[in-house]
Amino acid sequence: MTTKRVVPETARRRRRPTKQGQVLTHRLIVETALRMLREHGAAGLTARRLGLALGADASTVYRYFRGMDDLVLAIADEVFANAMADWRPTGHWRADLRDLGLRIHHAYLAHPQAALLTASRVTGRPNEVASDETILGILRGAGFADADAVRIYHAFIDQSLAFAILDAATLALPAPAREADEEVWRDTYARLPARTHPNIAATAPLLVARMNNSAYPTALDMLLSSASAQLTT
Amino acid sequence: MTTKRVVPETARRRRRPTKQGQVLTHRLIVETALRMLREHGAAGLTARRLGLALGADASTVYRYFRGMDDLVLAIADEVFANAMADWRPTGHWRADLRDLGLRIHHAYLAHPQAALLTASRVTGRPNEVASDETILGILRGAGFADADAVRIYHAFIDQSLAFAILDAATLALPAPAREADEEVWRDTYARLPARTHPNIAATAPLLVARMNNSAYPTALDMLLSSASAQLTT
DNA sequence: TCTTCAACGTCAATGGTGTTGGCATAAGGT
DNA sequence: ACCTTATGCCAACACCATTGACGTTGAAGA
Repeated sequence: MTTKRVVPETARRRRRPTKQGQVLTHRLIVETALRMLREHGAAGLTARRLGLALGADASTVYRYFRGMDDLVLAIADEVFANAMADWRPTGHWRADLRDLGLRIHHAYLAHPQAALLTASRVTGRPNEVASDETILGILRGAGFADADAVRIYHAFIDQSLAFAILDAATLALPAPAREADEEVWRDTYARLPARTHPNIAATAPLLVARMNNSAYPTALDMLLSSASAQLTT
Repeated sequence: MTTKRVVPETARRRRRPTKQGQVLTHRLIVETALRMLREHGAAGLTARRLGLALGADASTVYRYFRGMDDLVLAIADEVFANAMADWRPTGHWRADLRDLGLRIHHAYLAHPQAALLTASRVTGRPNEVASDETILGILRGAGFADADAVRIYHAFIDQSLAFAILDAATLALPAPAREADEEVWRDTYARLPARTHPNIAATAPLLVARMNNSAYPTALDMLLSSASAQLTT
């Protein structure tokens, strides 16, 4: 297992222009790749074509990313970071979680191909993805402790799905009305395990499978109680 | 556009054994492919490896299927057909739809990789798939007219998702309580457009997008009223 | 039983893919 | 001015899906 040398993303770099005069950066590559993804679809994004679009060689991409999988993850992170750029947590955890969920939801709604790519290409499984770094970084930057950040992250993925399904029309679900609900929510967060987080693009059946497999014993209750609050007011 | 010659699936075929003595059939190939998919994941299913597993050459697969995409669709159909093998409609459309939805749900729950493959590989988009033939065939066999079959199919895809989300714990959602609900359902079926059906493995955000884009004006209402019936009884 | 002929398994080749190691050169630091 | 490192480029490799030619084989017609 040789650790491969990759161009670091330092501030002071020895920038050398490509043959066509481009100066490559991580950002530029990711943005170009994202554009290709949007314009030509998932199958249109290949190392060779990306190099061509950058005015460089295909192998040059490998100076910046360890492989196409790394690049795809970077794309997902880019999408994510853009969605979070202007996020300012209010300190009210419930409102903050809801805001986060909606942002994720919108980000992947704008770039479904990125989500699909991540799911199928990188892991080969539909319910895993690997960009914890970016997300946890954001949460830490917002002042959350590490352990809390992980649990919060898991929680708001679920919230995002719940909102997406139950609150499609207005994307504005009112907060749970009763104090008892808040109790349930807190309890739920406390139980969430610290394992590889699910992809937000997971299929609905898989979400159900996870719920059924006892990892999230109260997730469904949470979902249904939210619906209840929505419907009875 | 040359029409490619492919081995037909006739009863009387000139069966010739492969080098290792295997006699190839469509079924055998699909079943082998499905097993490879389960055991080695989506990336492990290639034409070469499939040929090897069959004791034949990679190109032999192309005698039976027009390409890997065709094969993947055949796999999806196989999964689907298995799920539907013992389906006997009762004639009560509401109960039948619910049954169908659950069967689809379970089929793709058992083989998420097949769904993912179909979505990413064949169409490059997450919300399309192309195995209408099999599904419509089943519905026709159950006595539905063509136009009805298409609408019913679209409808029960949505139903399957709705059940999957709202009815995860018991997989047994009671029928809507009031007559008014039934009216809404009937109306919904009547409005469903006859276009390429959505993949059941569509991501939740994409489902929402479809709902928001006015193609399904009453789908959300349908969903929520079901939840309401569930919660108030 | 013999001939014929299409079915169909196999071989070889093509162009595309991700990926890597070596080489040359430009950019900094000293 | 030198020297080291970063980093773009070239050539090559293994694997992929796909195709066309080739030859064998089994079944049908006589």
